[in-house]
Amino acid sequence: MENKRELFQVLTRRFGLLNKNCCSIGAVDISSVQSHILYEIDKQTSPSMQQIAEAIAMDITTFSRQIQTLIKMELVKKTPSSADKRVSILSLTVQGKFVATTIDESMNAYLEEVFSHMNEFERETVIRSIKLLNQAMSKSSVCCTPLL
Amino acid sequence: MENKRELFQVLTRRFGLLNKNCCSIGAVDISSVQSHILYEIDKQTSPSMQQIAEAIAMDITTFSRQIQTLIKMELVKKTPSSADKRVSILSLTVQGKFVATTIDESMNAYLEEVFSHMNEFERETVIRSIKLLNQAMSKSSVCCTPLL
DNA sequence: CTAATTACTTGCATAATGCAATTAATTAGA
DNA sequence: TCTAATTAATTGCATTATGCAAGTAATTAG
Repeated sequence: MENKRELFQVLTRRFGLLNKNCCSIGAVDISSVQSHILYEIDKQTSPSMQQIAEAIAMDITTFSRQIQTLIKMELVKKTPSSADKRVSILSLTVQGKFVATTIDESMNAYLEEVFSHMNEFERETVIRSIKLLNQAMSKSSVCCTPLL
Repeated sequence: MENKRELFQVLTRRFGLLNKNCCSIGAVDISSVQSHILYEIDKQTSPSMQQIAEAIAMDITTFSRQIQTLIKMELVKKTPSSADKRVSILSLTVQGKFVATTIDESMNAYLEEVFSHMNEFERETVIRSIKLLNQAMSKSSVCCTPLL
């Protein structure tokens, strides 16, 4: 059996790069952490701070400050929940939605480019494998606490 | 065709976690960046600072400081090259080698655990796919500059 | 033999991180 | 019902990571 660590080390490194590149949209410059936040807010429906912070496995205090930054950048909006006044509901502003969508598109374009170096069969196999991996990791006890 | 970004977003996130966990060995506590450095020094033969910094796509100034830290921790040694006195050759100390090996083992154990949630066929497929992905990324123009 | 280049280090200035402690709102228990 | 415990989120540090600009020392080019 091969050295899995080797494979993953390289893969992780490349992913990191892919993520780094992918986040400046015109004048707006976003860190990769922030892009994860936008992504997750976009995905969930009326999420609270806790929910997003947990989804991306980020310390709530750091998260709180990141949200403050994103609000200053006018990408995110915070609305107090009427049901529970302690809770803040997060949403994307129009601009935030635009940025999130643009990042999504450019990431997909990047990935298409990467996949263009494979034939159809390989593409299918790789996609299926990533799904398998995600599933396996979600079942794993050793990592990957942020379910989903 | 599926949404690749979605898949990769999740995968990236999990990898990040996997990496975070895996780096405290007894009293020694290592950041995931530092573990990448140890890994790469261990792998290459008599590498210079530049070489390692480039391999992990890290700014040389940040790298320089990370190396200083690792030297204080007595995990890494810096030897001036006799051929070119500007160059520093990096190597692991005995303890550094031990830490690198231990991290490698525990990462592999983690990965084995993850892979234990698949059957033999799936395991093979996933491993092959990761290799394919790595290859494709290395061919890609959009990312992944740190070849290898 | 001087000028340009290269390998690496330091001086900022900024951002990210997380623990401890705080505030405000909600829920539980006597 | 009123106080105590819990919860959501924010702030106060203190630490670490990051990277550009500038510097030093060694090497190479012309």
